[in-house]
Parts: sequence; C-alpha cells; structure tokens
Amino acid sequence: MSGFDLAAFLPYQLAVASARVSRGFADLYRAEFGISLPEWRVLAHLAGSEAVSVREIHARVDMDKSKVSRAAARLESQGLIEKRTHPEDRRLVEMRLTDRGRDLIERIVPVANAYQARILAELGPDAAPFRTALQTLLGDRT
Amino acid sequence: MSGFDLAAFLPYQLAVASARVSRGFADLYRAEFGISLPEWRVLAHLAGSEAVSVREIHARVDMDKSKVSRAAARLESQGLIEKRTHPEDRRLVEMRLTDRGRDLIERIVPVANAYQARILAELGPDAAPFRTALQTLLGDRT
DNA sequence: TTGACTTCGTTGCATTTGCAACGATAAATC
DNA sequence: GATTTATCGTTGCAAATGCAACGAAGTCAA
Repeated sequence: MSGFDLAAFLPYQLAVASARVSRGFADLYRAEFGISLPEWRVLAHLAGSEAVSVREIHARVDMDKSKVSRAAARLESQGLIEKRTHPEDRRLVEMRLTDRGRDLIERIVPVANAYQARILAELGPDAAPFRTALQTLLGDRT
Repeated sequence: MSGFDLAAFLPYQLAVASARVSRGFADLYRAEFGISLPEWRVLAHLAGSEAVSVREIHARVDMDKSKVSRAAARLESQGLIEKRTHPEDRRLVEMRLTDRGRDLIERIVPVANAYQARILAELGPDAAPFRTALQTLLGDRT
C-alpha cells in the first residue's frame, strides 16, 4: 500500500464538497424554476449590477466566454433577460433582466439565502474562518 | 439593483475556488504525466488500497459509474492499471496498479503533496478550521 | 431448478463543455 | 487616413459528461 490518501487530499476534498453543495442547490432551483447552473450564475450576476457584459462575467468567474454566451442565449429565449449592443462600444453586449427575470430573481433569492444559511449553520464556529480561507483562495492568482 | 451579491454567495465561492485549485493541480500533472482528472482520481484511489472496484470509487465520490469505467479503460490502454474480474463475484472488476502505474504514482505524489502544502501555507491559520469545515460538508448527507 | 429481483460495469445517446477560429468592431501605430 | 493590432461575442467541432438501458452475474424464495 503506497503512501497516499486521496480522501485526505485537499483539492479532492474541495472538489467533492463543492460538487455536493452546488448539486444540492441546483436540485432546488432546477425543479422549481427550470434553469441550469450557468443560467443561474448569469441571472445572479445581473441581479447585482444593472447592465453586465459577457466579458464581465467571463472575467470574474471560471466560466468560459462561450458558456456565458450560450447561457445568455437560453435566458433570452426564455424571456428572462434582454440583450442589446452597447451604444458606445458596439462590440459589447449589454444584458439586463426583464420583468419576468426580476420576478424569478425575487423568488429564487430567498431559496438561495436559506440554503446558504443552512450550510453555515452546519459549519458552526468554523464558518467564519472557512469563508476567510475561501476568500484567500479566490483572491490570490496562481 | 436587487439585493443579491453572487460574489459573496457561499456555493459560488466554493465552486470557483474548487475549480481554480483543481485546475492548478491538473495543469501540473497533465503536462508531465499526460493523465486527466478522472484518471488521476482512479490512480490515486488505487495507490491507497490494493484492489479496488468501479463500484467502490463510484460510491465514495461524486463520480459517475461511467466516468470511472471510461477512465479505467484509458488507464488500462496506457498500461497503468490492470483490470480483471473478481474471482468470487464475477460481476466485479478488480483494478490494480501495474509497475508502470506504481512508478507514475511515486513520481506524482510528491507533486501532489507540494501543491497541497503550498495551498495550506497560503491559508495560514485558517487552514485547520478550513479542513474541519470541509470534513463537515463531506460527512453529512443531504 | 426455476423465476423474480438485485447489483455490477459497459455502452448508446443526447447534451454540455472547452478550445480555437471567425467576423465585427475598436484602438493604436504609422 | 490607412494599416496593423487587440478585444468582444458567437459558432464549429471534437471530446467529455450524465443518464438510462442493457447484458451478465449473483441472490433469494418457492
């Protein structure tokens, strides 16, 4: 038996934990709202800022340009967002929520907050340093 | 502007952090050893226990049966593992490392440990509660 | 033994993904 | 102003993925 314990390997633990958490949340909104994870991310980004470009989302997240683009196309065909070319820089695409999109956000945000609260409660006193550690991992490049 | 900040949402942070960490490590071993992430996981599992079945790996991880099966097929064609039917229960497939596979493990494990050490160093005093929190997330079902 | 039922690993198939290439637009350099 | 150079979003395509269905093998009960 060699000297390696995958179950104790940090990247592995992190990946499995992340997959479980994301899946758990996705099961909630997929059933109720019929959107996928990339679609949820685009919508949620739009809830925070008024008008957002594909580039902005792509830059801030590990989400490929094409993934953002396709998610946006689906959201548009569902009538949840509007896309239009930026008036000053016509390479850019401005995305913004429609009324229907905003309605959906208002219904899904409480679900999201409740889910997060449940996880934080599970973590108890480790919650605070856990979030700090995540920030560290997100902040530093390399 | 609605009241939701995706960047502060735990499942999102966790997913992005996990993707970055996994990607960073994958870049290391993909270049040097030519294996994919699912293949690495199967190999690493095999390094820990002598003979492992597809079922065992599938059960312990968020890794679909078919994903394990296909990764194992590739590893076998690369001569890194051997597959044979379990002598007592012929439904099962026993997978075990070949000598070449064991060689690869011995070279990749130091890389893995160094990568993990670097991350833990980045986290500093948050490392311990971070790992505890991960264990909590991994342990509890639901 | 037979027959219903379960479990294991593989495979088929539709969908998703990542990456590169592309056209369109803007910026920079001359 | 003309010509490179860079940026943005979409699309084509091959590979990866998840899920269901399948055959093979085992279990259980009659």
